[in-house]
Amino acid sequence: MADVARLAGVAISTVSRALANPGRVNEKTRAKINAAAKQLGYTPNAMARNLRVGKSNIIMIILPGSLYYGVSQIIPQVLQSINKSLIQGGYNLMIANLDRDEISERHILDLAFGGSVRGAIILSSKLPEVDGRSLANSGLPIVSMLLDMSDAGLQSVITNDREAVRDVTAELIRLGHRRFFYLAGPEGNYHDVERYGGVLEALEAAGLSKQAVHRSGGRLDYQHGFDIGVQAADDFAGLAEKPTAVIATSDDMAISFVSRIRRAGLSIPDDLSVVSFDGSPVCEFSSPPLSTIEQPVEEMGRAAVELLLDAIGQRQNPASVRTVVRSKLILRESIAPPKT
Amino acid sequence: MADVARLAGVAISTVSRALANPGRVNEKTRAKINAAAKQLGYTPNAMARNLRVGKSNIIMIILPGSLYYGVSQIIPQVLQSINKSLIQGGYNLMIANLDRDEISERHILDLAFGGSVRGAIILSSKLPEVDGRSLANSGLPIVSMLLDMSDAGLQSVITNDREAVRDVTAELIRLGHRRFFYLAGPEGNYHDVERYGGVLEALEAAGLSKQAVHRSGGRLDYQHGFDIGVQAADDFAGLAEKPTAVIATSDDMAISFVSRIRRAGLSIPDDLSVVSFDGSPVCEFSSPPLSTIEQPVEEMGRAAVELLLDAIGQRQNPASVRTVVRSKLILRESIAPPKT
DNA sequence: CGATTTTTGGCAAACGTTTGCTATAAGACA
DNA sequence: TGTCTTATAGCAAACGTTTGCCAAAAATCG
Repeated sequence: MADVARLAGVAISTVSRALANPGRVNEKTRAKINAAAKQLGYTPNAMARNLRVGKSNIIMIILPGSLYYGVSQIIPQVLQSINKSLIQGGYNLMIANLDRDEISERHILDLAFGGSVRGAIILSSKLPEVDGRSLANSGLPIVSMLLDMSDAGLQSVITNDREAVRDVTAELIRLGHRRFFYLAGPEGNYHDVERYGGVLEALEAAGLSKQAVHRSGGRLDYQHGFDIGVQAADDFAGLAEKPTAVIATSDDMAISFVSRIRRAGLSIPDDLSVVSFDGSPVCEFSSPPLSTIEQPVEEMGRAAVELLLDAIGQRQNPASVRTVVRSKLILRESIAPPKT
Repeated sequence: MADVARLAGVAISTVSRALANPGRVNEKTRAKINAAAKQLGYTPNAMARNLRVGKSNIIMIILPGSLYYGVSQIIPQVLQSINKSLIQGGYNLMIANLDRDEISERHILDLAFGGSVRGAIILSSKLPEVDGRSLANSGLPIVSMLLDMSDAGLQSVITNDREAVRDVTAELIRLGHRRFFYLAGPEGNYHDVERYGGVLEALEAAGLSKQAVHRSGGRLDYQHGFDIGVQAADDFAGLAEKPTAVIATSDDMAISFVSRIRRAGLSIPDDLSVVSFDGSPVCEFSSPPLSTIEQPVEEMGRAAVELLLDAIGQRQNPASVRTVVRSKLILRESIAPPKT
């Protein structure tokens, strides 16, 4: 920086002000300084800067290991959307894995408490906590995405899972379906609770009993999405009274389920209607093309970043701590009225 | 840190040595210091540390925007594998997007030259370069993954694309196939060149003419994998002499191609054998289950990190600058001898 | 117990910025 | 020409560590 100052014939403090602050320096000298910097190939040292101003420009995204595969269809989109928004705001994106081990938790906490990051977007229901340090009281702005953690006081950007599933179930009922097969995610998982709840609400609204839905799966996490579908197909085969409609809680499990069911000789949608969740592009090319509830991932990513940057900017937005982005039902050939 | 020192009853320099260096301090006092740190909830400031020692502990991964979707099946695995290896080595992973605009290039260069990152793993054939600054001469250790950039002097971790495609083509020839349909990636793309080359080599080895393969696609990048398959299906429909075997260069395009082809009334593998590339799990559940060449993503990620850390550690490894990880052909029902 | 080795204390400089302060210089204006 | 405004210079402290140095203390050993 001193070299740049010398070359531009200005003081070092002026260089600093020219490069960092917007208004403090005359446009002409700023141009001179930029030219000198370019000529010398000078790039300000980000770490020194961050140290001095006491804040980092890195945002970390906390992904539970199990998310990688299970929702593998949407993770790349999430990352791309978030990163794009962040860069526009001058921030960088760091990846933090949250597995079930203490090491990864400690690692995340080190990042948070070590001043490395400025904020976090979390896609896990579990906040890292070990040795008395907890992400919750790290002082970092945090926003949760996909999962509703407003109970824990976190801003949350979510979809209307429950409502969407309720609506699609209602639609199936309208088509004449009376017996359902629900492909569950991990027991207790937020999404699973919401989605199953949506099914039950629709049943109740139609005056149907809870017995109308058979719940399958729930022993594996989303990481094993395909396995869930395979096991569920076995489960289905063993049922005396066959359901006529299937509600799956991820595309992965729907795809493997359908594959196995068709191999067993059943036809979709003639024998069985299927609707799934996530909206991955591959659904369009399944056979038959799968109806699915599309998660508006990009929009959620943008919203999450916006909330986070607001929180960082201290522009307190005491408004709703829960941002709901509407998901979108995509109807394809996998749904039809039941054979009578 | 001063507080910790006071509480532990030691000097501040001792605390520093205890927390950072491995051997320099007695095990007993180290324990005392750790206890004090925990009690106070103290975490060393990473930025100050990095500034002082003049090196960051952040590795950036450079993903071209187009990779996100096209190879969406494998990106999450790449990230997970790399991140896992990095964390074990005490490093963090930062995401850098490389799009076709100058902004993203500048951003990456700022990271590289601003001392923010310690090394880079790049999955793009294009090295960011603007205003005379180039990633190539940033002094950063870089390793390329998926793409062979050893010509540009970069360590490269790649698969044996060409060989794998050659082998599978030879297998198709052995089964009796004589006319092929090749689903291309972007024209000039490294992978496409390699894979197409593999096809041609196999043809030549069998004494077949280049005319035996019809090349389709190549106008879109991998980002539009599904679209490629759709267009190729139209292309296929217009052919007078139908090929009997299809070689696709990504799972996405294979899946959409198969979907459209079957809709047109053709049966796989009776009318048409199909083999694709990537090895995404969904292939097993396509109808019919797709043969595919599996990219050993995790292994490549590990290898890339290992090379990078070696380079950082200055342990010059002047050995082969190209690391080839063998891909794996997974045979499923989508392949059969042609109907005669 | 003396000699030797190991460990720690204390000090201070350094990493590359930002930023508040005062003082000076340069323009603008009347 | 004098006054007011704006822009810059120059200085120095600060951010929170690490690390080399030397001396002091403690532990180990014969």
